[in-house]
Amino acid sequence: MNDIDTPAEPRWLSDTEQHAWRVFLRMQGQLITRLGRELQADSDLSIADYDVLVHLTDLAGGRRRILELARELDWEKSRMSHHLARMAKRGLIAREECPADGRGAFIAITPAGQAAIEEAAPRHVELVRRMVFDALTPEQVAALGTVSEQILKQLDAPQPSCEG
Amino acid sequence: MNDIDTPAEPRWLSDTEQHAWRVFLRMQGQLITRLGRELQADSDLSIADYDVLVHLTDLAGGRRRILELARELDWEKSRMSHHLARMAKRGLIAREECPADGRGAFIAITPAGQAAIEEAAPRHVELVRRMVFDALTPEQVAALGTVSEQILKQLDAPQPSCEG
DNA sequence: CTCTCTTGGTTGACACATCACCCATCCTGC
DNA sequence: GCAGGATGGGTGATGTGTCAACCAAGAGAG
Repeated sequence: MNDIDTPAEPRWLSDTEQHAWRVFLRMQGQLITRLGRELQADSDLSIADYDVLVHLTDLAGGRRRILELARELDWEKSRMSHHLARMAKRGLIAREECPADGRGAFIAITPAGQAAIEEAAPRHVELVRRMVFDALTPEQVAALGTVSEQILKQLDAPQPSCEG
Repeated sequence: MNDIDTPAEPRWLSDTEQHAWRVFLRMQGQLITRLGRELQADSDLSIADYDVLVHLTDLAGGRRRILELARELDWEKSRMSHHLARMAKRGLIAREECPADGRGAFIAITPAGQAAIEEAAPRHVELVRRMVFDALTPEQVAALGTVSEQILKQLDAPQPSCEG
């Protein structure tokens, strides 16, 4: 394919890097899994549900165009479409027509969705605190934020596919 | 359910914590998605496939009991079972009977699996380096490792369900 | 030797994510 | 006013992960 990308001697990770990487992967997987499981058990919501509902309530209007929602949450439109269909079937959100654009649709949170998120949020936040922030010093919290921002910035940067 | 867990005044996150948390979630989601996509496109492997194959090659014997593999990778046994079935169908691994335990089975990497992982690894590592480590200073790498370890340790610790 | 408990592993139903493709509706040039 | 692309959004197949339930084989206790 594009073997210009893979030099004969790849830049392998140092021991430190490899260790950091493996422990990061393990932590991230475990953490998301556990958070999702507890959220599901406590409040019958998935993390994806939670993210959508929180985002909708953060908006003053409580309604948003679908693709705009997708962009704001960094989701693919297809994922958003499938997920909103499931959420609508459960009564957490509702679709509304968009008078200005015949193709478009608004998504609005329903009273049931509102109730669900209000009930879920305190427990979820408490859980995040116990699982994550109780384990970290303020410096480590800051470092986590910085590192995450750096990586995100790197991801947004265009990939140099062949730098001389 | 268990409202002893949710005091009337939950300990909400501070602005700093909330920011760190949101950016971490976003980073982690984007990163895994992107890594998975590129690995799939380059080498026709999912991250899960990759993890299993790397783990098997790390072992001198190249074979492992199923649940042991699951424990070492922190997977649920059901997930492991489903995933191994799919990998076996693609010829990446093979099941072998266990003479010592009639119920059990060994999983062994096949030559095809070996070839797949050897071809995938350099590109994948290069990608991880570009997406993650190129963006971080050595101190930040260390911090990432430490933070991840702290959180993992917290996750392994028994959850205090009602501390007075 | 049987009765029960545990362990190793599978299965089926369902939720979720991605890819590739489709359809309808704007918008623009002419 | 209409051809053709861009945009908003849905669909279906497939792979992936979870839960709950199941089954078969070992391990002890009587």
